[in-house]
Order: sequence, then C-alpha cells, then structure tokens
Amino acid sequence: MVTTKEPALRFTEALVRLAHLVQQVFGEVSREHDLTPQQAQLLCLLIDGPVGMTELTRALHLEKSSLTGLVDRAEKRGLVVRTRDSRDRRACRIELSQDGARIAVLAHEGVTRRLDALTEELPEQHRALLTSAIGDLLAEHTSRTGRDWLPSGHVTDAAPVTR
Amino acid sequence: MVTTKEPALRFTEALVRLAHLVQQVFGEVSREHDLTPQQAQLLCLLIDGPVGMTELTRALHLEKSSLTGLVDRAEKRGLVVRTRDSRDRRACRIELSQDGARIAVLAHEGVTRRLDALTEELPEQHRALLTSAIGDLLAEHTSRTGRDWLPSGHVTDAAPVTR
DNA sequence: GAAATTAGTTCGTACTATGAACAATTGTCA
DNA sequence: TGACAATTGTTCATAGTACGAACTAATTTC
Repeated sequence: MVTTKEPALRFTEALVRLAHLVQQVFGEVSREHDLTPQQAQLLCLLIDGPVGMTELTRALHLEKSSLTGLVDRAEKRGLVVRTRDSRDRRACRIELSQDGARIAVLAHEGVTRRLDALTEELPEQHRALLTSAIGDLLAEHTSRTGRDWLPSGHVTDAAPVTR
Repeated sequence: MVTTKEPALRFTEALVRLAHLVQQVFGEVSREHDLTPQQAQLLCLLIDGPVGMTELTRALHLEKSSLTGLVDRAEKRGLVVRTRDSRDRRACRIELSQDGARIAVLAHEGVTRRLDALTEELPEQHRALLTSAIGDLLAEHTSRTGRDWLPSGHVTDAAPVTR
C-alpha cells in the first residue's frame, strides 16, 4: 500500500513538484524566445564565457554524443559558435554568438524574474533560509557523488545552514 | 555584465540547480528500472488508481498528442492498460498493469529513498522548514496560474510557513 | 615512438514534444 | 428533435533529445 502519510513522502513530493515547477518556468521562458529548454540551458551556461565540450557534458549531465547534437542545432540556428582550442587541437570551445548572447541574457533574466516573483511574498528571511538549505542539499549531493562542475562561484558559497 | 552578486540571482540559481538534481535522481532511478524519466513519472501518477487522459495532460503539462505517444509506448511495453470509460465512450482511463504497478512502486520508493538520503544530515527542523517553504512557493504559483491538478492530498496541506 | 588516453564526431535507434487535421461522442439550446 | 458547438482522444509530419558503439585525430605516457 502506498499512501502519503509519512513526512518523508511529503518532503520528496515537495521536491519533485518544485523541480517540475522550475522546469515549467524554464519551458515557458524558452518558448518565448523560440528556444527549447535544453538550448536555453546551454546558452545560460555560456554567459560567463566560452566552455569546452567536455566541461559542458559534466555541467549538463549529458553524454558527449548528445551534446554534439545539441551544439550542432544551436550552431545551425546561429546561437553559438565552435572555436578551435589553440592549445589542444582536438578540443573546441563553445561560444555565444552576438545573437546568442542577447537571447541568453534575456532568457536568464526571464527565468530569474519569474522565480523571484514566486517568492516575493515570502519574508526575506525564509527566502535566505530556503536558499541556504538548498545549498546544503546540493553540497551533500556533490560530496556524495564526487565532483559536479560549476560554471563559477554560485550557490555553494552561501553559508551552510547546518553548523 | 552578468555576474552572480545579488542574492536574487543566488536564489534562482539554487532553485535551478535543485531542479536539475531532482531530475538527475529521477533519471538514475528510471534507468535502473529500464524506464525513461517520463515513463517513470507516468507510472508514479497512476499509483493511486486509473486516470483519464485529459487529467494526465494537466498533471504532466503535456499536449494531448504528446501524451498519446507516451501512453502508447508505455502500453506497448506492458506497463499500462487503456480502459474504455463506461460513462463517456470518447474517454479512456489509463491503468497500471500488474507489471507496471510493481515497477511504479519500486521507482517511487527509489526516488524517495535517494532524495531523503540527501537530507538525512540536515536537522529535522530544517527539513520541515524546507518542505513548508517549498509548499508556500508551490501554493503561490498555483494561485497565480490557476488550477494545477493534484493526484491526491499532498504537499499543499502542509502548514504554510508564512503567517 | 608505440600504446594508451582524451576530445569530439558520426550513425542508428528509441523516445519526447508539438500543432494541425481528424473522428467519435457528448452537450446545448432553439 | 435536430443542428451546432465543445470535448475526448488519435494520427501524422516535423523537430529535437538522448544514448551507446564505433570511429578519427591529437595528446600523453612510458
């Protein structure tokens, strides 16, 4: 018998639904800019500068063959450019095109705005708490599964809620 | 210039990464049972009993044609059965097969176990807080966008953190 | 400098997601 | 009652996602 009585279940249920919501927001924003969610995610990852394919596979948790396809399509749409790496002639760096950069920023802002809007009713304190609690959760997962590539100094440097 | 200095950005960054993590967990568990994440999600939604197609499109945020395909493939795999609705001869109800029910429970448990594991280090208090804060967030979104189909009494009846 | 490793691509397969057009059924209301 | 509208779900064509196996080219290792 599977019912939803234990707090444990409640908790994961909350997480799953939250994830679903974030995905939804991402999807809406992507569509507004005529992107797929995956393309939008790619663009957002490139905002801080060019990134190599291997790094991207780690960041997106994709197999390299999947990423090749994603980048191919993004390139065909003129959102992104493949640049040959000068040091390692096997490697390449993926870079936003001018168009891509514009859209990337818009999409990023769109997601941020919508998600922020959802919490504007929450007291700032809870918001901060939520952030660092999630930070803890992510840190826990990272320490458990080993490395998890990060584009730059984000989330994880928020002070953990524990200790 | 897009940097990550404002707490606002930190917060959405946390949400997005959390969503990503949940998706990942879902993906791992699904794979263990030789399912796609979408199939696993479908099965989990059916645990509490048969559901009609229209209801499912709302729960999964899919177009009806997309759902037809998803159910088709799940049915072909013997995970699910289409039952004709006796009252409305246009409609049908999707029901777990015996095999499907077994796998659905396993997958559900798998996700629950893994997500719970991530928070076992957190003090129970924070965990509860996280849950209800997320509950608030979801409620905010629901009230904003109107209806959001729920399979049964979940999350939302957790006491809101605000007020 | 041969062998192992690493970076990316190609290819075949299965799955995901959508919109438009459609058939069947049910509901409305004049 | 009987035409018309709305609802339920399917089919089809199209584009995109994701994977693993096999592959090429460049780099490291020994």
